[in-house]
Amino acid sequence: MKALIVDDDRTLADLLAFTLRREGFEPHLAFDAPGAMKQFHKEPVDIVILDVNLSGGAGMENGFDICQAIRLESSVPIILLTVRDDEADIVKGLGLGADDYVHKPFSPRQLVARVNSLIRRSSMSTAPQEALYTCQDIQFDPNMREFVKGDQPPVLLTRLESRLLEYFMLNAGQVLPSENIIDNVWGPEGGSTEMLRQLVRRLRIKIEEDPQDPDWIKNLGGVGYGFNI
Amino acid sequence: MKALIVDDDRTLADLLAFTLRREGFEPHLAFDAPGAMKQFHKEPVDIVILDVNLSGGAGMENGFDICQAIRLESSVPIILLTVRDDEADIVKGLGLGADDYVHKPFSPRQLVARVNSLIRRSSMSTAPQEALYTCQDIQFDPNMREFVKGDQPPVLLTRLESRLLEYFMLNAGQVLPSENIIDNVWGPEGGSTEMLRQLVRRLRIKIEEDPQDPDWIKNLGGVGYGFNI
DNA sequence: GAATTCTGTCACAGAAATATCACAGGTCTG
DNA sequence: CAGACCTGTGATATTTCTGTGACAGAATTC
Repeated sequence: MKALIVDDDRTLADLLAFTLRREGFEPHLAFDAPGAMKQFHKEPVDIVILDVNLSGGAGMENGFDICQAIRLESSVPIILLTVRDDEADIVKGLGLGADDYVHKPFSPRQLVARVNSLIRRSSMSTAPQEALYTCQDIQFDPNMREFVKGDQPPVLLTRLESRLLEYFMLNAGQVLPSENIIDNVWGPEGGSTEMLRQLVRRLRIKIEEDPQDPDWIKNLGGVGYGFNI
Repeated sequence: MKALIVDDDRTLADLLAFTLRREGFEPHLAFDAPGAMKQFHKEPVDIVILDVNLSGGAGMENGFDICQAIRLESSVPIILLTVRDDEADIVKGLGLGADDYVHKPFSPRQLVARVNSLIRRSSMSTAPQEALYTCQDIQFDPNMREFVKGDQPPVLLTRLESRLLEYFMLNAGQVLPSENIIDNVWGPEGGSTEMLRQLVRRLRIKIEEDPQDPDWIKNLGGVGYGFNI
């Protein structure tokens, strides 16, 4: 998996490269718009991580230009990095073809979760029959409903457990309101918070090292659950 | 859930319709390319099941044309039906925007599984996250309900604290009458000045350097509170 | 048809969040 | 100066949320 990192802050770029390399990616770096496009043309990548606040070059909005340029040539997923909380920025970025955005400062863990999630999504449309979710050292095959952690023997999940985990992994690193989860597991009609609690409990028992102190499925009081936060 | 079935083999189309109807779908049938596009325009569907080997009409490759035409107009998931196991066919179909394919003969059960899987996927992708509030050296993520000051470790806020802070940061630099704040935190019905006082107190403890002499949340005698004044 | 697995429901306990009460000090006003 | 009012503070009830265990019917498998 090749990742193109575009950021004029070399420290941050290096940190990103380090993090992604540890996750098995092959990071390519660029520090300005020309460099980014050059790298991009040299070799196809699987994902682009783009800082919108590139200071060098033609202008403040350089990042958006790169986003647009890349999108015109390819459908590779693009993640924007931004410090600004300006709604307009986000809307603009998504309008120009970005697929997701992450605010600085971010935890490397969260970024990796987003990256994996996006790659999965983009690769699903081209290779539908072998959807396989991977996150750190766990792996999940929704077709077989088989969950594997590290080198431990695979665990079979039930139908509902599988749907819940798939939804979690597809939206890793985010807080998911209970209603959304319920809608996606049971559909808009069925389901209740009580059923969700029980399902989460059963899933935790199967995938967590210590269900009492879960690593993967965290609860956010009054809102819902989050995976890998 | 509406499904558009496009197949010139009426027996097979009926079987598909029967199967899907039993699964709770509302099947719409078309037997050739013009009929398919007409149906498609008449009413939006949730999934398209498309036989690539339509014999009638302009040519052998009719199915692909429909696939392309639909994909140009909509992102509705498309499943291709094919008897050929020719790799090239599959690649072509996926290249034209199909999301999955099933070989004939297939078990109705398998098809339904694929259909459900695709619908699930297409409806699962959650909209990317929302706002992040920044002010000087503090940052607040209302989604995670995480408050960060400088490089200190993040502080988790409760539901109400989060709503209050969000309202404050949204209206930073202004004097906010107590009634307005209460309306925004508890809604027009609930809430009282006493509850607001307590909430302000708890929030101050979490975000102020010195809660006794607050920097951020100031009180304006007899009126209400102001953030960052 | 029997056995097993899966799923929904209930009951309960501990924790967290929130509401309520009581009081002290300050400010303003008559 | 006395009293009303406002604000901050501490302590304490009450509610809500979450995890847990147990159990019965449904679904599935054998």
